[in-house]
Amino acid sequence: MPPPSLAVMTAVTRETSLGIRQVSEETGLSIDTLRWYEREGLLPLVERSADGRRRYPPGALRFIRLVQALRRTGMPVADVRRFVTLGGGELANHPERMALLEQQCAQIEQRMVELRDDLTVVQAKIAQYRELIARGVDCEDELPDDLLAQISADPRLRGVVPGLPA
Amino acid sequence: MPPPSLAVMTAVTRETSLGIRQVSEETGLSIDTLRWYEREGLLPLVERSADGRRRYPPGALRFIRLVQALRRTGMPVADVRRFVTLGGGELANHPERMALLEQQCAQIEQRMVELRDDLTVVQAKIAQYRELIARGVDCEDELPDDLLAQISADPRLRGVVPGLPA
DNA sequence: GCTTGCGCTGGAGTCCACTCCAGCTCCTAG
DNA sequence: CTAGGAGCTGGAGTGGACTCCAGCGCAAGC
Repeated sequence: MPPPSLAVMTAVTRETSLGIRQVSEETGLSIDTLRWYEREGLLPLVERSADGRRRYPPGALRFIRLVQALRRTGMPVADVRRFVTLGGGELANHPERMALLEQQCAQIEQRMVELRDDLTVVQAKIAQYRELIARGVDCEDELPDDLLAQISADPRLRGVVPGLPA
Repeated sequence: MPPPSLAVMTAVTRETSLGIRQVSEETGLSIDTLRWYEREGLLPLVERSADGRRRYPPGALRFIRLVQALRRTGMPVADVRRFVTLGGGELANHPERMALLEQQCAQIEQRMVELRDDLTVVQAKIAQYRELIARGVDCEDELPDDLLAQISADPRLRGVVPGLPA
């Protein structure tokens, strides 16, 4: 049996498949980036319409979103490619693909912890500014209390740091 | 009164201040990066020992950690510089510095949401592989159910997709 | 039939954030 | 006194991920 004509395929997918512009708007990836991803082997399943333009069926769109999730969460392009080229739906590859994703999950969770910690650091600094402003104090307190104590305890250093109690 | 001699300063800070190597190990930033940050105006308060080597007092170290938090959470180097050059402990600048940090906090929170969403996407895909493996199924299910239904409903497309019920 | 707009291709260019290097100085150990 | 090691400087180089561009084709509207 010959494959169904392109015309038939088109008839079926026209309504659901998207042009590159629409995908770009839908995903936030630039048109250039979509084309570049494809060249780089990150999007293997892009169809073409009769006149050679890209058509993205919904499956492709969802795949793009997965790729996007991987990229946004810091997976390097090379690793995404690895994941993608492992594709083709062969059962034998499923474990490795899964392993890659699980690894990425671990990365993400680690990243989330780091992010939380960094957020705490920034918030602490904000609190400090709030305090300084409230007290109308100019100086940064980059000097820790213990060093300040040390300095004021040392008569040779009297006057090094302004604003210390004599 | 003349400023206290460098020797005296050194005597006080020797024990608490760190060399560049130690700071590198402490923070995970490479030695080159530390120097580069300094050149780029991200670390304005680096002291030098008598022979011209960098000495990082604890205040500097904590400042570096703040810079690191900002960088890791995605603040561009240029913005960190802006934040830093606003420094010097002048009261007038505190509001703007605070504003920058608050903006960054917002970014971080947004990023955390995005990260959670992306994690969900990846986890969903993992679940799907688990399912496919469990069922011993080869194919990706890149085709959504509705499209599958549409295809199997269309007699012209019988046979396009393998494994569909006739 | 011509212009306008969208898309295509291959290749070059850009941006950011480091990273590496040559050639120097200083200090310490043997 | 010399050999090795750590740091210093200014500048060049790198890697990753896009981003831009010239030159072309097709299709629709005037």
